[in-house]
Amino acid sequence: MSYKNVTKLSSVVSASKARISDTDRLVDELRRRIVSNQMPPGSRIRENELAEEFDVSRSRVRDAFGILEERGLIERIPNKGAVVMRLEAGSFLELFDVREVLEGLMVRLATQNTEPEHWDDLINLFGDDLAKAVERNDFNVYLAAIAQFRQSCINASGSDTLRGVLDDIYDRVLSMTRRLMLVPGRASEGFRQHQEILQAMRAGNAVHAEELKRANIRSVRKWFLKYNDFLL
Amino acid sequence: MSYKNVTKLSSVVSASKARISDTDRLVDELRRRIVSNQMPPGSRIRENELAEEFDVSRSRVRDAFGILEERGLIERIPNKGAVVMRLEAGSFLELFDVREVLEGLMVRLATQNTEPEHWDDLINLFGDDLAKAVERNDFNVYLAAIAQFRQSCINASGSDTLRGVLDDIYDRVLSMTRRLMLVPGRASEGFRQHQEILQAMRAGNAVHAEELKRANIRSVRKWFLKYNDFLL
DNA sequence: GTATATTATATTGTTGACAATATTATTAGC
DNA sequence: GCTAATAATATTGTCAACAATATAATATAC
Repeated sequence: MSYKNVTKLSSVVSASKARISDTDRLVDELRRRIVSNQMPPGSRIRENELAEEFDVSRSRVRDAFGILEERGLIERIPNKGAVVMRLEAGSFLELFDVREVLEGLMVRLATQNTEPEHWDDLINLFGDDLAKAVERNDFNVYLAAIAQFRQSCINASGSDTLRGVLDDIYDRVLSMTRRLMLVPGRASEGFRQHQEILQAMRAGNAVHAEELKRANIRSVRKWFLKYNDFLL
Repeated sequence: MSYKNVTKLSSVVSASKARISDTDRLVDELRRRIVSNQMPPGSRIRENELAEEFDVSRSRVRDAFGILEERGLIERIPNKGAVVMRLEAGSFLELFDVREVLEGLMVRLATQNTEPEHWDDLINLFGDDLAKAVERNDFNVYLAAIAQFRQSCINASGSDTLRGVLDDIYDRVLSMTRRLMLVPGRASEGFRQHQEILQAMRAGNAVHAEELKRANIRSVRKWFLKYNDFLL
């Protein structure tokens, strides 16, 4: 659970001192390697190697492992070691159900808690330039835009509790999103859906925006089911 | 995130050896003290004291603290120490929104994935005896029944992902439930609502059961708003 | 040559000692 | 007596050595 982030932020603000610990650095970097598939599922990760690479003591690595385990990114088997968590089709499908209700809620709260004009920036971001980027399969640009959308919505929702549970599943969602991006036609459909959602948010129609976001997740789920042989 | 539980379980099963580590014992006991208000929010908790009390090294206590921090039960301020996380009215309200969609999903999936007869035991549990217990304010019995309901639903949903996010917020939900139990009239209303939900589940009407469960949470929210001066 | 037992190596688990930091108590100055 | 500086104590943070366990390599029996 990532209340830690919130906590950290507030304590940093109050102390006016952005000290990042070795453990946090490790967690971030390992997280990055895992979700980018640089460390694919099942990879064995050794404490000593990482301690040497990052020039920290093994204790720091173990602390980082504890956090990654709690977040479900790695699996630790006592006295044997740590491996990157394996994701099966089943857990992907489960994830869609949870995402559907949570991201729907996110969009609804975000719409309710802001003035319509608040979304003009995002509507602009999801404009012609991004459409062209999607056309030429520039996935990184599109991924960044989606991340922006998500971040803005969570912030606007004003719910740290929701942020916490969404952060919890974020890494798994990201790895799935990256894969699905490759499926022909999925990216452009997702782009259009986000445009529609933003229109509903701009119109202040929270309930409709929620339903569109839920439909969006259900649509991703359908694509996943169709292509899961290639995706797993 | 409590995928750890799932992981532990499977590895235990495969190894046929239920070895509980010192760290796990510590986490469970501290969790219990926190949710039972034996360690109220804001309490300072010292590593040395606990290490001595449980006769373990300070490292084990620190590991436990790391897990509790990740779960949002305690807050650690660098070089200062750990305190039990404070809950304000705002975060309680946020929790209701998240609970509404997640527990609704839980009930829907549980209904979809089981035969109607599966719920006969629970319907029986939520019968006249429990009604009388609620009448005479026997809260522990009612709490146990609710926990049973929750557990059965999560199991029936078949989603470890859902289990994970629900476990994540469980401790905070429990502390709220315990407090609301004291509000006159709330317990008996909650009891009736659970009966209705179970009827819908018995009838195999997943969508209706979901809506009833969501209405149930909204109802709890209303009671909380009315009495929050006494509850916080 | 294969399978089993034994040894050697590598890896994780745990601890106590020490360092860094914060909190409390004491003193000095006015 | 009150405040500020200093010392003493308590608490958390970090590390490196050691123990326990698992894996790999070697030797032995048949």
